[in-house]
Amino acid sequence: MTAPTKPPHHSSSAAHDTDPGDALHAPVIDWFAENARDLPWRRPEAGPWGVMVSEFMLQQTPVSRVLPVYEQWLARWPRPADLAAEAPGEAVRAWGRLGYPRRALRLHGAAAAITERHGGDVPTDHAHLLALPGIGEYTAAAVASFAYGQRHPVLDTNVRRVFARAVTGVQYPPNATTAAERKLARALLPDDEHTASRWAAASMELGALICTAKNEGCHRCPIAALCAWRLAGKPEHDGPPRRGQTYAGTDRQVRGKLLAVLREAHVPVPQSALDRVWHEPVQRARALDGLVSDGLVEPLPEGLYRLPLS
DNA sequence: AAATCGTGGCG
DNA sequence: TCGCCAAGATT
Repeated sequence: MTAPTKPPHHSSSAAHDTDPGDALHAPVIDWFAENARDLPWRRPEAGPWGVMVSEFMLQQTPVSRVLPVYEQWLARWPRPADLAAEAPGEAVRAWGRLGYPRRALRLHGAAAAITERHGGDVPTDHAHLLALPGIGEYTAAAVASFAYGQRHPVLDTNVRRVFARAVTGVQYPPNATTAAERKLARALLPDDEHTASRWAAASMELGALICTAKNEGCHRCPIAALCAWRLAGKPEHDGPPRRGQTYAGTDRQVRGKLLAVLREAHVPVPQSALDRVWHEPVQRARALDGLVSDGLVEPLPEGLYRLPLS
């Protein structure tokens, strides 16, 4: 913590009695002021609901693919109550090919909960946000910070990578978020609420645009001069291999093909139409069962299927 | 707590 | 071609 007698003009004399984030905040926030992307959910007219919708869509999905769907979604359902009034299957259909369609179902469920429990307004309270379906620690903090200007550590994959490099001095953060990372994020959070929310957005943007996984942006980085990883000579990641994702041949791929058929269909689809998407009957049946138990598909009598009406 | 859950772009 | 990657949540 800051020594009470620290002379204000001798900050370089004793780094240990200075807030560890002080040297990072200003350059990153200033960089953000100049380089932030003009994204629709950052515009004032987006409102808390726009921010929330964007956060759901951006979970594991690139900005470029979210943009068109976001625009359609907000035009069709400008308020939570508008979405809540629709069948959940319509949310799944409008989700299109963003991936992880359970997010569409959860966003619909969150809209319903907001309509019922919060008078149709996206809650401002972090705990209330966290209680909504599809909202975890990251999204609750992001909505509270971006939509309402509150002070929360916003620890997404971009911020974790920035911290891993700039502060910890390693190439990549751990596979799963650790207590040490949360502690660091709290320690680096500016005291002032407004500064904290700017810091959250700015550190995320830095990870998204400059300090990327592939890492080709150090020459444009506002904190390159004090980046622990760069100063250490940018050592390659060692230790266990980073968790990869498999997809080809998995149930996920089959689920995707099944749901694609149902999204396109506006009348119930017979089993035979679904059978055509995958040759192997056991895996095909398992995938369809999974979709049904997830609530993404509604089975009807006589072997018909459709997106859920309720 | 490790596994699961989509999709497409890029080198 | 194929592995890596992209604003996580849930169980």
